[in-house]
Amino acid sequence: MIVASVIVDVAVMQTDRPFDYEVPDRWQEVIQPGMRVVVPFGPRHVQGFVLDVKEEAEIRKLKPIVEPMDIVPVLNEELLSLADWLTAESLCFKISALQVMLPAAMKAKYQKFIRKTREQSVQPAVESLFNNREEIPWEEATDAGKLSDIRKEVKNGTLEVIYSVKSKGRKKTVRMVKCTLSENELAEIVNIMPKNAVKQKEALLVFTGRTHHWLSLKETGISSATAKSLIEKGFLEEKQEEMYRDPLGGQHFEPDKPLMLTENQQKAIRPILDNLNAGTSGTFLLHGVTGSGKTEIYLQSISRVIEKGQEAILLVPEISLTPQMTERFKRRFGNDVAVLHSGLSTGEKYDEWRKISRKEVKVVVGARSAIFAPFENIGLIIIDEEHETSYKQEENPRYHARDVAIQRSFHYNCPVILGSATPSLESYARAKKGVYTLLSLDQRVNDRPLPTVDIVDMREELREGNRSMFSRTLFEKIKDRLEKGEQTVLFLNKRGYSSFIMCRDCGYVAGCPHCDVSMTYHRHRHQLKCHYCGYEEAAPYVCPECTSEHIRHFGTGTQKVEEELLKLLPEARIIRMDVDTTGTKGAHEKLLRKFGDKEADILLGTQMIAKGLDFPDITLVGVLSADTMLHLPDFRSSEKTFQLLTQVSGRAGRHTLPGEVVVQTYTPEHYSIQLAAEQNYESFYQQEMMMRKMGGYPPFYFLALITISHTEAIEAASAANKIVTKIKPALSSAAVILGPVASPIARINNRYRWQCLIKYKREPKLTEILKKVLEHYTKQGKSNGLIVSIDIHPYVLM
DNA sequence: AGCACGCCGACT
DNA sequence: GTCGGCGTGCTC
Repeated sequence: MIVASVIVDVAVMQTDRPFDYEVPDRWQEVIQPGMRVVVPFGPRHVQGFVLDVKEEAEIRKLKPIVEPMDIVPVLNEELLSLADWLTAESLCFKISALQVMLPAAMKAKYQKFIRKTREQSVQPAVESLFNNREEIPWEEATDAGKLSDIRKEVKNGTLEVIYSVKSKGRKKTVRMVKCTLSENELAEIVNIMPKNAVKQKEALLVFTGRTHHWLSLKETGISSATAKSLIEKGFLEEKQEEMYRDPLGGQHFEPDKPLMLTENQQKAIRPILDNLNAGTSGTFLLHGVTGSGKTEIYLQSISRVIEKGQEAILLVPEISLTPQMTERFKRRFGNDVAVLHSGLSTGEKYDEWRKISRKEVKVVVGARSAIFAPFENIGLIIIDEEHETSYKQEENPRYHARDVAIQRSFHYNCPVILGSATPSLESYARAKKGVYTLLSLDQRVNDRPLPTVDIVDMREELREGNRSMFSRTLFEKIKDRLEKGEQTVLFLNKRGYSSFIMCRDCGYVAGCPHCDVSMTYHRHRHQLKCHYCGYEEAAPYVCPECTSEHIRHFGTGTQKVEEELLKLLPEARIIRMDVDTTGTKGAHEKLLRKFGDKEADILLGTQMIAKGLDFPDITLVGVLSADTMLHLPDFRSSEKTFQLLTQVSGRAGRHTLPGEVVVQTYTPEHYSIQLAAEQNYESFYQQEMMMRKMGGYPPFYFLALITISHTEAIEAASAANKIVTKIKPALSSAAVILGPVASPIARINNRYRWQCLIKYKREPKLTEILKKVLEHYTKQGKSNGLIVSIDIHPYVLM
């Protein structure tokens, strides 16, 4: 017997192993590892992934596979073994590892129906539900309170429950029609048709001179009713043809030519090309200051890869996947590029994925999950802005795209390029140790000078009576740019500055009733929303604690900055970019285009404007408060501040006009601010490495974070204690366990959260130990409402 | 996760 | 006596 071993789509510990199924004779030539199948699982049907096809089963009684969901495997052998690696590395369920590799459109959609087995009588009460339909949704019956009646009928065999499994996404199709008649027949039939069949005659005449040609129904202009009757008469034939959705709206891209590389760029690209020619794996860290032409190096390296007949993946942070970037790749590589990012609809992502899978493209440009692009001959993987934290997925499987990239490069013996102006300490340290090859681009293309940076001490401003959010220096410079017709970018570090509601009399802050966080104020709807659990409520007009009316929204949101700016400079044309103004599809691009067309003087925004902005007339960048994230309880806060300031400063003076940057801060002496102003990465690295060494943080130690949550605080705390006592003796003496302590966010969604942080250098047995912990606490009966989650190499410690 | 099976309180 | 509550255990 042919047997398939299948991972089923049930993400719990108990089912996190393969189940064997019989492969029915009719599928024996079809079913292969890497395919999705529908299998019976208990009383229902679920989606599953075939891992293996074999001759013998582990157990005797096997159920047969219901049907395959794919014609060809959706995961190749390499991706299947990558899923093994991912499962082991991130301690996730196998099914999660498999699913993360595919577009959301390929996740299963489950529906439950009830159907009458024969025309036999069912109780009138049930009969009435059907209302002449063949089958009705399960929910419809249970909502009507007929559950017990239905159970009875099912037992009698007069009703059956149908479990349907479908893919979520659909291929887009067009209706094609063809005239089956010869030219002569067509003319004849038009003649003998009844006079009143005007539409049908018209329709047939469309095919004059092109019978037996497939035409899209839409093109012919024939209505679907007309088509239907002509098909019934046998004059037309129809079919559905698959087509791709076009996220770029038919845009045409003018092809461009590779640019001449500077001496600096040539020196940097040489080792990469050598490596490509040799066909060996290896990781390069391309450290290039902003504006040093990293992208051109990417483009030319990829060109080489395509020449070799291989494929390339370029990852960019979600936020910088701007039309500008896409355009550059489309112009260089034309239709050989697939683009994958969150701006696409589920269907569009599905289409891009299929283009990749069918090898219709050579290059993928995409955000984090594009690292799983189903290529089979990868020649190069590039991660741009490698320091970006968005490359780490914060839900299961908790993977870092950088690690996946390197893992895949081992399989394909291809190089990986990590590019950044401000590399993560981890990567830079590895480059210094020789684990990665360091390539430096320390000059801007055309030797444009870096912008001058002014650090303004906001405490000083306050002391001198300036209570506005603009320092005098910044304000003067903005005014100056307005007069000269040059552009300004104002950057607000929104994290730590979310607008919340506070009572000025008693200090009450509106918090989420289910989580220990303050809620964010949304002005347009006068609503408060919790970003952790999604809870929403109307914002109060009086303080619920002291009934004072002096309750208002606090913190400097972009809206507030805009208001104040308009008060001070009424003539300024401002574009505000934040979650509120970029919510709709394409809004992001539209606003940027507007700014690029000089329809505004000032661009005001959050993180999202820190990257990729490249307009010639930006000569001033203002950072309204540089240190908001500096005081977060996060060992990476200095690094993030340095990166952000460097990044933002890079927006100014990229072309002929020189740029200026004003950085406002309450802690001007902080090294991350000072050194960002000097654009001195090397010194920052040295200084920050010292801090990390003292604190015992990466890159000197690895981290693993265990979070334990329960609806009762005591339960969470005691379980956390137990876990620590269990783990401690199993680790070497070099490992450090911090905690257990209550999480910085002590409660989310009414669950109390405790955590412990493990710092370690070399613990070969760690994942095994942690897996045991997970297994222990997910065993039913033992878990008793406890949820344990483990994040290896965490980025968010809350 | 679902779902069935099974064993105890309030109803026709 | 039965309906239905949710504890326990299984799914090839």
